[in-house]
Amino acid sequence: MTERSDHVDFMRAQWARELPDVDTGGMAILGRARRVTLQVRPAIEAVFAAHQMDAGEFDVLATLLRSGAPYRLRPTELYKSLMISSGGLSDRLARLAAARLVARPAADDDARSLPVQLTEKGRRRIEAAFRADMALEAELLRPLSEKEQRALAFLLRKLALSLEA
Amino acid sequence: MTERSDHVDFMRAQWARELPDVDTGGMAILGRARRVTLQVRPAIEAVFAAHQMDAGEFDVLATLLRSGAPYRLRPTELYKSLMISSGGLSDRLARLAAARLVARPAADDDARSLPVQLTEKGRRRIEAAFRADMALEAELLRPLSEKEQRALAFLLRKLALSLEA
DNA sequence: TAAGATTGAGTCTTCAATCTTA
DNA sequence: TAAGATTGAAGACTCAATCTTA
Repeated sequence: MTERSDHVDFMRAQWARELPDVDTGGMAILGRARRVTLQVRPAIEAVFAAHQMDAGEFDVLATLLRSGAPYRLRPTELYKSLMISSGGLSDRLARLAAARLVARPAADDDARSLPVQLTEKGRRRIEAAFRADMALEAELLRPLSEKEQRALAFLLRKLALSLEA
Repeated sequence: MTERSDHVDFMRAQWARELPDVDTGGMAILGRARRVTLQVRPAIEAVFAAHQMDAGEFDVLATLLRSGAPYRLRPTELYKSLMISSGGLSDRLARLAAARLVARPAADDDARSLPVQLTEKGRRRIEAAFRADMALEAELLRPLSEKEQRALAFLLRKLALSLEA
């Protein structure tokens, strides 16, 4: 028995009235995924801000940290993984380097690229931010049971796999 | 039997190696929701572009269309529904008005706000764009069975409801 | 020639200040 | 005084052009 309606239910009801012949099933999944993403964003960004960084900087630093020691990647690896443009990454790196969270040591092999490496300051800061982020996300999901969380993760994973193909 | 790994599996494996004590379960859901949203974005924006609009303009026009005749809302109703700033909306409205897709008739009651109303040109264009968008989204979800789609929509809905509370 | 990365122009956004009407 | 909306400044992104090295 599910009495309440979420915002997507509301939108779909409006569309059903206005354009009854259109199948809005895509919105029930992709629209909700986007909506959920936007909803949790402010709380997550508040965590980042508490650790003196924004979401874009977090993504760069987190990618470096999870790559493991020596926490060093090339710009191309970074922007492809982050799904942003190479130009956008250059700006982020300039900001992070100015804050001494990353360094740009000389490359040993390919002189076209300056590697990006986490500084010790950067490593400490991103680890703290990541722990806080994961704690928050787990908290946000608490209304779902363990079983529901597993099922949701499984289905999203299947969808993600089909899109990556 | 699920052999392949998606990008989130890959990231979680890296985190498990680097920070084994951190529970990354939140990423399995919220990270994937964000990832899926980003993945489908380019294809959806291509549909919008084919209808001479960008995503921000689509959202405004679609909100007006689903509100039903006379397809008129106040700016405050629009930016709250769209989850953007009031300033951001003002710019979008200026662009849409310049393209004659919306009009700004005088308000009958509250003179502080100029209502936003879909023109006939705007109504035709957003209807076509919306139909194409829904067709694309349904297509993107085809790899999931009917049953899986229902289950995924149900769980996302439950999550959305808990976040809206 | 191609690949890696940066720069600069243009676009869209948020934030804060402001103006107008309730 | 408060609410609704717009404006202008600042920030971050994409795209295209450019520069350097492979």
